[in-house]
Order: sequence, then C-alpha cells, then structure tokens
Amino acid sequence: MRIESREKPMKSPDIDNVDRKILRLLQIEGDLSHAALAERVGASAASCWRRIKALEASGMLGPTVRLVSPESVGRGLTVFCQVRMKLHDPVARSDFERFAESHEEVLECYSMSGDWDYLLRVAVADVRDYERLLMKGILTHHAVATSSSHFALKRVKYSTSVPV
Amino acid sequence: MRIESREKPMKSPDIDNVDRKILRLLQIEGDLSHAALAERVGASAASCWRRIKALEASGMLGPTVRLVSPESVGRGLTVFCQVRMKLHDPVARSDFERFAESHEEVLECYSMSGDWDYLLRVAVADVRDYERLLMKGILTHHAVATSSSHFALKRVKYSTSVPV
DNA sequence: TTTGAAAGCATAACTCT
DNA sequence: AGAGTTATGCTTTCAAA
Repeated sequence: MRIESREKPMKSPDIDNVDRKILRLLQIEGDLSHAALAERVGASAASCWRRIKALEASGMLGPTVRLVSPESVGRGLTVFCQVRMKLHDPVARSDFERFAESHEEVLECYSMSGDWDYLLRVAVADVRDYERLLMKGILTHHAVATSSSHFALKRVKYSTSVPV
Repeated sequence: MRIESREKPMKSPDIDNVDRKILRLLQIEGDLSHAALAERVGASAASCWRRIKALEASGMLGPTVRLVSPESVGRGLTVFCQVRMKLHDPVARSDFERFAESHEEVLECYSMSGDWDYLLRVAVADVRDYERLLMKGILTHHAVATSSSHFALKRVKYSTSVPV
C-alpha cells in the first residue's frame, strides 16, 4: 500500500449528491415532507425516506429542533466567557464540564487551545443576570482560576446548518 | 406613575406556563405531534395547536431545523476568530457582515464590545481548510486590520435551546 | 442491490358543534 | 374540549433497472 495524498481527499464515506441535498434542505427546513423533499432533490418519496433513515442510523442526521429567538423570550444578552483553570487534572475538568452541561444558560462550551482552557457562550437576560452566574457560578467553581467576559453588541449571524 | 423596580421583572409578555412548556419541549423535540405535546403539557391537542400558531405569529417560535453532527460530515474543526477592523464606518462594517453572511463555514458572527470588533465561529475540515479561509477571505478583506484565531479541542456542550 | 410507482393503513391537522 | 372529517404521510409490496 502506498502512501497517498489525494487532491480531493473525500468529503465523507457513503454519501452522494442526493444525500447531500437532503442534508442541506433538512438543516434549513426540518419539517419538509418526504414528498416535498423528493420533488426538490429529484428522487422518489420512498427513496428519500430510506435515505433519511440511513443518514439517521449513520449518525449524520441528528435531532429535529425548533429555534426560538433569544430576545423575544427575554434572553437577549449573549456573553462569551473565557475560563482559565487552576486545576488541570481530569476530575477537575470533568467537574467543570458537568457544571457547563447542567446550566441551561450556557449554550455552548468548548475546550480550547491557547491561553484559555474553556470558552463559553452564555445567553442571559441582562448584565445583572450575568453577574449572578459569574459570581455565584463560574468564578466560585473550585477548579477555575480566572475568567474574562466579552459582550456581544449584536448577533450578525447565527446558523445551525453546517456545510455539506 | 411611580418608578418601579420589581423583584421579578416579568419574563416575557403574554406567555404562561403552558406556553413555556411548549417552547421548552419543541426546542428539544421539534417534531412532536400536537397530541404528544398535549399529553405532556396538560392541555388538549387543539389548544396546543392554537398556542403554537400564536407563538409563531409573535415571533417567539422560529423555524424547524434538523441538526447534523459536524464531525460526521467532515467539518470537525471549530475555530473562533476574533477580528479587529481598520475601518469602522457603517459601510465597511456592513460589508464585512455580508462577508460573514455569505460564507457558509462561518456559523456564528457577533459584533463585540471590547478589544475586538467581531467574533466568528467557523466550522472547517482541518487547519489547512481554515488557513485558506483566513488568508484568502478574512485577512484580505479590505476593512479588517488583524485577527486572532483560537482552536477548539473538544466541543463540551452545544445546545440550541434557550432557557424559557 | 438499489430505485420508483402504487396501495393500504395509520395518524395527524384542522373544523365544527 | 371533544369527536369527526379531510388530508397527509408512513410503510409495504412489487416490478424494473
């Protein structure tokens, strides 16, 4: 077997253009019927149904969710919080990760390279609300050393659909 | 009229606990039938149907989407890119914002307070892929001065459901 | 082996009392 | 709020590529 370095390395295993169209469409309009889907991708409804099942089984196609606008529901302030840990052992880390998991106002949490250990995206009502989370939650967590908060002035783009 | 400062300032206008339950459930399971919903929130299916229509009309309840896992589809690398502008006039800003809008690999873009003007979350295949976007896209944009990239090692939490 | 057309069955959406 | 009506989508079967 030779060492290979292709030009186009392959996007993903077992996925053709029809599958790709299905994924693209369902990421935008999750409640499309099989018939409507079939019409748009150029296949039969039954075929679409089978493909969807396969995509679900393979783990590519995830859950159906409805999006709600944070502002309209009183969560108009998004804050990014960089966190540096004082303890780096696995149990401290997983303890902090459980903290992030269990708090519904933190919508995203990433373990990061670089100067900061974690980056959180938080949706709160206002700065008062955020102050509470920071003081009584993040900064008092036994494993965190320090944090830095950055406030969003405007949400320019928010998309849940990853390119396929 | 007196100046008031309530303890519990009101979560949102015209929304009761049943609506809240509906929003919570639909954010997790967007394809729940009205009947299933009715059973879980303690109301009739018809009532749920009416409430959903009202929530949609009010703009609280947004589109239905299906989530796909970025890794399974070859977009496993998440990068946060902080951008500082060299031009701050409205047309330069909106020009950059249109740039973000039009590039499907940038999933989120926020106008930020503090040292950086924008924060982008980008989903790419690998660092080579990111380098292309950075060099041929972001850094060569006429309105940006500089940028700083931060790579996610692991996605600890990703939720699309805002607390209600 | 995978696809498309068709048919029956089940269930959900919407209306009316 | 409840049942009934219409419509839609789900699922299987069969035939063909």
